[in-house]
Amino acid sequence: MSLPELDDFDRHLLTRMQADAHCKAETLAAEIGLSASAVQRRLKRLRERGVIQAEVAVLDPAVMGRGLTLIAGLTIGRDNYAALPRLRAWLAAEPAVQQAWYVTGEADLVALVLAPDMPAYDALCARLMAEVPQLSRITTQVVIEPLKRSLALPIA
Amino acid sequence: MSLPELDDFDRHLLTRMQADAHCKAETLAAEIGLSASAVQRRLKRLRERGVIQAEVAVLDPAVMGRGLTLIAGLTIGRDNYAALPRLRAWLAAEPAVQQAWYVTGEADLVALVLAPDMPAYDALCARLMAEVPQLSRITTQVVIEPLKRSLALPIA
DNA sequence: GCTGAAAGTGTGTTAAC
DNA sequence: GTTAACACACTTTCAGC
Repeated sequence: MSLPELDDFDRHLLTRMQADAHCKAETLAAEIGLSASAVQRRLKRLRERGVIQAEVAVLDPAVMGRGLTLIAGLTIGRDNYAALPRLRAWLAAEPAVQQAWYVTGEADLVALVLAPDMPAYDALCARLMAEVPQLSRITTQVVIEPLKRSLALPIA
Repeated sequence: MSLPELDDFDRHLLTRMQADAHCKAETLAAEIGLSASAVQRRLKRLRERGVIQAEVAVLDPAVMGRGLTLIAGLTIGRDNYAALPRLRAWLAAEPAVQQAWYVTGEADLVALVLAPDMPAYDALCARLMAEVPQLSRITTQVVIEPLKRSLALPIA
């Protein structure tokens, strides 16, 4: 994949689109000093090039009954490292796992889990431990309060 | 805030909108078996009620020069707990911090950081330690590979 | 209440410049 | 990149369920 060059207009557009992808091209155009047509053409190009990977709706977790957030560190025993693909697949398939990272550090994998409440999280862990027995440890950090929730990237 | 009741149509819409908020109402209508008008009306209501909090563009981190992801556990000494608001404000204001959670567990706060490379992350940590001296420890997990990246919630 | 269809409005798209 | 003509999507209205 070639790295597309972005000018200041693109950067302004991307900054704005990361905050609100629903707004009209005319609004964006007025803000960055461009015509609406130019804005749409640029947006189309950014989408086609894959700079804009998707536009998604962000929902209120409380309304959806997922008021509890947990950060789980997953550790596989040294002897069971072959089970890693299996664990990754499990995380990928589980809807309650919103995000997951394969890391180096204290744990092997870190997962961001959204649950209705603690019993539900307990049940999830039990299921995980049962279905991936090679998993040796789950260390959980309970989120008291989410401070920042976004997928936005800093724009240089 | 009253919890809005959602029917099956709403749930289908939300599921679809979490994956792609750019698609046309007519497309959604055909998929869930409703007229385009009804879909638009429902979407408007879901936005007004705050069920849909935002629609945002998701960018490619590689293209934006943020290929490195890190998970930082931040610990404040027992004596310096009054510095917590200051630390929270710092994280909120720092663009490289994409997500942050106030947690109970090994650390006091967990931050998801996006950096161009390790030197940049080092510089960020140095700046943080300098500007919030009450911070006693930063434990970093380096992300080898992101497995899942989304803000989508499971729809019951 | 909510839906579906048609009319009306505004936006996204395309072509010429 | 801008402007203008065009096509299409969204909005509103209204009748009906």
